Amino acid sequence: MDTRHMHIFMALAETLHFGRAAERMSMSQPPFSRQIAMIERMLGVKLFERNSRNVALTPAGEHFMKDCRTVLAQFEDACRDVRLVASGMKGELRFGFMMHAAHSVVPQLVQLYSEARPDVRLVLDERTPTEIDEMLVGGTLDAAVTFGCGYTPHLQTVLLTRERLRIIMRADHPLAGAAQIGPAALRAEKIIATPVATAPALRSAINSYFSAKGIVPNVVFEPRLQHTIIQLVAKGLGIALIPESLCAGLGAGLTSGTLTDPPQLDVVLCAPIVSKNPAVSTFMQIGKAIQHASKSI
Amino acid sequence: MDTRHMHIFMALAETLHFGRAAERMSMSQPPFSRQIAMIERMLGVKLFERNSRNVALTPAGEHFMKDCRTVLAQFEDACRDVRLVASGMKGELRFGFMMHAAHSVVPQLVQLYSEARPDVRLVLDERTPTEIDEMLVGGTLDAAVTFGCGYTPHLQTVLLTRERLRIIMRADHPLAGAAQIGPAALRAEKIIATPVATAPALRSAINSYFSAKGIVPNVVFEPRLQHTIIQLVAKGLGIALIPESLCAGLGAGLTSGTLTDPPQLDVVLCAPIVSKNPAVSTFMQIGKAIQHASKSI
DNA sequence: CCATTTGATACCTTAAAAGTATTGATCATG
DNA sequence: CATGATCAATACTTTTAAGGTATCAAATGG
Repeated sequence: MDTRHMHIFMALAETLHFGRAAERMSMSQPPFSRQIAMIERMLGVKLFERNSRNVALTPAGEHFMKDCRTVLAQFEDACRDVRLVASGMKGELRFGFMMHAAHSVVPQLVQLYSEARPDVRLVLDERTPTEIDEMLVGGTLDAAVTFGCGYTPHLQTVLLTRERLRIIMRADHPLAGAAQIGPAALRAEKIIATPVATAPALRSAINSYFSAKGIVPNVVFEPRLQHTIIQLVAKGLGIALIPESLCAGLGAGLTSGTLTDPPQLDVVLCAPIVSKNPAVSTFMQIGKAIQHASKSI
Repeated sequence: MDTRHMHIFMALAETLHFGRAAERMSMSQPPFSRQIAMIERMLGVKLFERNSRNVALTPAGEHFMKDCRTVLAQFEDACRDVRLVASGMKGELRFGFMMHAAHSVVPQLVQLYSEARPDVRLVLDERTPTEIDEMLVGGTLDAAVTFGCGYTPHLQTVLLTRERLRIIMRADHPLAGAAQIGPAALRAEKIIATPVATAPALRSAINSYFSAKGIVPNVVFEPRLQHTIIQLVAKGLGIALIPESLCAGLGAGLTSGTLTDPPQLDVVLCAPIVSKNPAVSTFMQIGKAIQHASKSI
């Protein structure tokens, strides 16, 4: 028994006429008649009551007709869907990003991609930059937004935006309201910074900002998440350099300031150069479209 | 593309080894290899990455594997279900009955049948005896409980029970509390009776009861439903002869009495002698079991 | 009663599936 | 590094199943 037999059965079930059903199946009536007999033999069930002038479905035939419709439709869907998946039009894409990137380019990227590929399920996974690197290499992420960090031999990257760091402090801090703040002004401050292990590029940018003026920052706390850094600053436990995109939504009692010659970090979209996931190429193209849009402003 | 191809694909998807997959399909490896190539060509999709030593599913192949599992399972279910329907183990049975029969044999019949055939959906349809006769003949009911009514050429019947008629009246009626009531005592009473068109057997039994003593009953109302008859009696608009099974649940203010030599009616289960619905035969067998059980008491 | 239509059967032809032999690629072992 | 074993793909041949034609028997309408 096979779907071809179901098609044959359906042709007769819908026409109740051997000759017309055979025509519908592009075959002559005698082999069609034999096929019907064979289907009934294979199932061990009488599907049609018939004589030389009348054909009618049995109750079992009526029931089988409903099931066949469903099975044949699902069969066609399976064949169509595998083609859609192969072409990247359908499937799943595991997308990682730094938490704070959700405040900048990630929503736009997600929106544009979801509109372009409504049948691809985006699996959103907030991760630290270090985790992102590991998961991209390990094949547990298909693409990700992270800080650009130099040489990436088997990853393709698209520069989405560049992001400056700003200094944040409590609103009652002596430096609050200063027009520009340089490293020298921060010499004596307690600094709260993300650890190297969590975000090497970010921490490296902070370190470089100070060391360029021969200053060693007094880092007193190194929590993993930017969110935690902001909370500790709110408690008056120090000040911090954080990505600009996080500064738009600071709570009451907090303020941010402009750094002199602020460090800048590349925010890039990464994916393996060779990906097994057909959905990734369109995702990267949309990243490139965002890149081009930001360049032309 | 056919389910046979899906089976071939699944064999390789599950083993990731051409030789073992070919064995599983009871064929040699070269034609198996050709079949896989043909499936990929038919779909226009690469399902496996492979060389002479390794076989792996592509993402499209992974997706197709899930869909194939579903389609093949549904295909088998369809073939199994048509056999179950053909054998009466599954399907639908349209069952009609007189409203008041829900107070007597119908619940038992429904319970026993549902236990015996849990996958057959009983469609319960309350109908008057005349409607039942028409629908059984017209093929819109598969079986029914009604009054026995003599010669039924193309119906098979099973006697389920015999039911006496009782007289009902308001509790403040002069005849309330009488030990036995004969036709003569009812000569002057306003009688409320079911019409011939609705229940010929019932009305004939009522007419016969009076005419056996040469009395013409004074029928003042002829509503179709027993429920309505009971309500009119409650309003004091007359008295009525109704089936005994309806008397157990009379409302406050109503009472029933025993008739002298009360008329009795057969309550039968009917179905066409030749039914296209395979589920009917078991239903009739359960009717016979109820018949035998009531005879042995 | 006869002609026409229709489903089933008998016989034959064609197409597709499967088998065998072999080749080329890959990997493990010495 | 060479060799042998294993494995997927290809070439050629055989077998099997599907389909076509001719015909028959049954049913129906005129």
